[in-house]
Amino acid sequence: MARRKEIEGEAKPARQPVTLKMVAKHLGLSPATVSLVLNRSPVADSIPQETKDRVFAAARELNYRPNFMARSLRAKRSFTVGVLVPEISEAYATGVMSGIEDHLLHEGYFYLVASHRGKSDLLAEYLKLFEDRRVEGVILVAVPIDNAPLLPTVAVAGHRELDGVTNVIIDHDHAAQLALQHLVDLGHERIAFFKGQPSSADTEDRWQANLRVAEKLNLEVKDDLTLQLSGEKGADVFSAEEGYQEGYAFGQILLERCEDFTALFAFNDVSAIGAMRAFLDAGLRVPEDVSVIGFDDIQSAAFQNPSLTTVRQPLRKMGALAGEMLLERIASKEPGPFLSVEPELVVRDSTGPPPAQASIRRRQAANRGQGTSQTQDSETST
Amino acid sequence: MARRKEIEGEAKPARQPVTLKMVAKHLGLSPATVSLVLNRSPVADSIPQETKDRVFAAARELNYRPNFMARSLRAKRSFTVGVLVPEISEAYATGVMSGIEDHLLHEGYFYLVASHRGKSDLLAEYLKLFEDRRVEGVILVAVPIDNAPLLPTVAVAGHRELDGVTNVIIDHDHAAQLALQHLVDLGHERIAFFKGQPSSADTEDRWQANLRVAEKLNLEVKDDLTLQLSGEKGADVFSAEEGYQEGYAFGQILLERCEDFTALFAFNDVSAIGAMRAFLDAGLRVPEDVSVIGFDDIQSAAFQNPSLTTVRQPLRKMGALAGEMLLERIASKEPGPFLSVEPELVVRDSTGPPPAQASIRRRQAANRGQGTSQTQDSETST
DNA sequence: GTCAATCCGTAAAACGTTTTAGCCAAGCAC
DNA sequence: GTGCTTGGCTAAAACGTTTTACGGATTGAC
Repeated sequence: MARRKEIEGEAKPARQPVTLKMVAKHLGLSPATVSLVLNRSPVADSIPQETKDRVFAAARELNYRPNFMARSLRAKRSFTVGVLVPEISEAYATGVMSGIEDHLLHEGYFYLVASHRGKSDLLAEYLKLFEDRRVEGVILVAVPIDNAPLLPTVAVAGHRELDGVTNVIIDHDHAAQLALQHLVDLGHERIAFFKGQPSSADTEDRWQANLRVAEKLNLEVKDDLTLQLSGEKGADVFSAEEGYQEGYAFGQILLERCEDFTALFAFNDVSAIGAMRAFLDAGLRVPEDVSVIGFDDIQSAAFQNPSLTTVRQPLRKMGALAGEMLLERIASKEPGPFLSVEPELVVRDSTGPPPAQASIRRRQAANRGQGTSQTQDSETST
Repeated sequence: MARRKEIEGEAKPARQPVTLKMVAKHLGLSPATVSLVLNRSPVADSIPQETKDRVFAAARELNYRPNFMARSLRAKRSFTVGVLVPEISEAYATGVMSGIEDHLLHEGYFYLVASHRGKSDLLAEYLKLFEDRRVEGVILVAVPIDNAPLLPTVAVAGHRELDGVTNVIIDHDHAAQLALQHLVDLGHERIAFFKGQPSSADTEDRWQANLRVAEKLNLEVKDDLTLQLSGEKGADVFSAEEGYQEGYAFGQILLERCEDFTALFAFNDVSAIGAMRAFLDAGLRVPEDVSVIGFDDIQSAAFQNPSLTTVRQPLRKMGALAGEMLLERIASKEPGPFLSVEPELVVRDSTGPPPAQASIRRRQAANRGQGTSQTQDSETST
């Protein structure tokens, strides 16, 4: 029986991690010395190089790996941060996380993730759990929050200004400039807009930027050509499909209004794609009859036919920056309350010069091969 | 000066977490007792309810939260698992992670994530870092690995069978059955296939399943109608755009070969979308002239025109299952080496009955409005 | 009055580090 | 020979838990 047990005991490699104490005993030194040497503490300066070499050699030879928990307990550092997102399977969040990872892992940190899925009680609970786990800071990605947590915090696309939290945001003015200048350069003058959902963090900033830039470019922003996405059904749950549907519906509405716009600047790619489809279905050509420009550069933007011109958000860079700012905060250098990042215009096939003919109806009819001009142009200017 | 310092010291709320010892002192009890009561240890059975109540009350009142690191150190449990993925911004990985999160957080676990980005040295390093952090297990999502780690491991879409790792995979036979039966029900008989990249974990299994089911349904799988994706350029980096391009090119190749296939079953959605675009560009209608069916159900599948019929992988469920299996392994119940999960057919607008006319060329010509039939049908059976 | 059992707890070790304070020996000045 | 410095290291506390083994009252049996 005893023998059998021994054999079993030997069967498994007896995963017994080697501790600092074991290394010390093996060397005939004290744990203190080994620790000081291994950590390159200035206190170890007086220790002769030869001894140090022995320590390093032994550590390597025995494959010593410090116990993370013991170290954390003693040093009160977890080298861990918490990342809170609305839903981890959403592309926006993961694009940012990709950047967060870039910076943090490189600096010896790991991160915990949690998705609050739109429930504010979950949000609060996860923040508490993060604290319990002694994370050194948190990054909020598109998470609305009322008051800053006690921990060092960085928000990406957060909508409120909070004391002690750094916000990483996209340069909305630049984005608007890129998109509208592109359209103006092509010759467009009458441009329709989709404004974002009220629930979205970026909506208001981006819209104000659009207005500022439009004014600068002498573009008129007409109420009739401005539609605000609702995102009613999902409220907090980001449903791409829903955005697409609403874009489609809004595309149809724009056509019904009989305004002779020649381009659309949508709030995001999904609504742009939806609207583009509505235009195509209505017999218009993109970009010959109407140009469409989106925002975000989601993966499917490139798969569209025509492929979608859009303003790309450098999500990964935003994440990397968020990581960097958070580590600064943890080191208690206080970075500023804002940090903005530059968007990039991705010109594809959904934008082109405006059509020669003025009226949408006429273009539509022309493409149908029906010469019938309904001449309803009188309704245009409301 | 001293005064100023005091004031500053008081300015911050002096975040001093309350410890077990403090609770004990406050109660006039020993830390041991408090610990036993709070952890509902059977040893505390003999302690009168009244005392227990006092303990609970005090813990709540002082807002006692156990120090995670101390607890971990002592109990040698981290309640943390590691998740390794190729790239966190890829939809496949995050779909699965969403499910992992569902299960793990619910059980009091958190997870660390790392993306190896196709570098095998990073992969090995991250696994080591996970071990250093004392994760209790790891989940590999679409990560190729040669030999099982020492830790409890579950692989999602891993391609090798390894001792001691549970594999969560999709039921490829069922998937093939769903897709091919759908096409057969519609009346298709000549079906083209895209086979996956050699580097992909699922390629071989899925292909064998296709062959099995095709035979069962009396479908001929013709070499001329079978193309294998290469994914050459990116090798390990999953680039969706590249898959799309290759799908487009393969679509054109299929047309050039002059086989009169009536449907295409692609390996994944991106290649399906690319091929579909090639067909449309070549003057064919989808699904009237040729039906296309994808695999995965990526977000943009629904945004296509026509929207894409596809076999959906229940990524979230796969993740949840992986989490569940991992916890079982950690509790050293050994679950089986395989666990399969059912796919779902999502019928959209890219599939329909086959056309009456046999020849692709004829259909193409007909749609162009040119009656010219080139009659090159003689090359069909090779 | 003694012995055992029961009740209600506590002491103390242990987990594996890090770090402060200090010890001992050797060298040097005087 | 005394005192001071320096070099090379170590003892021990501390981090905040968990858990095993035990200890002092009280009770009951006899």
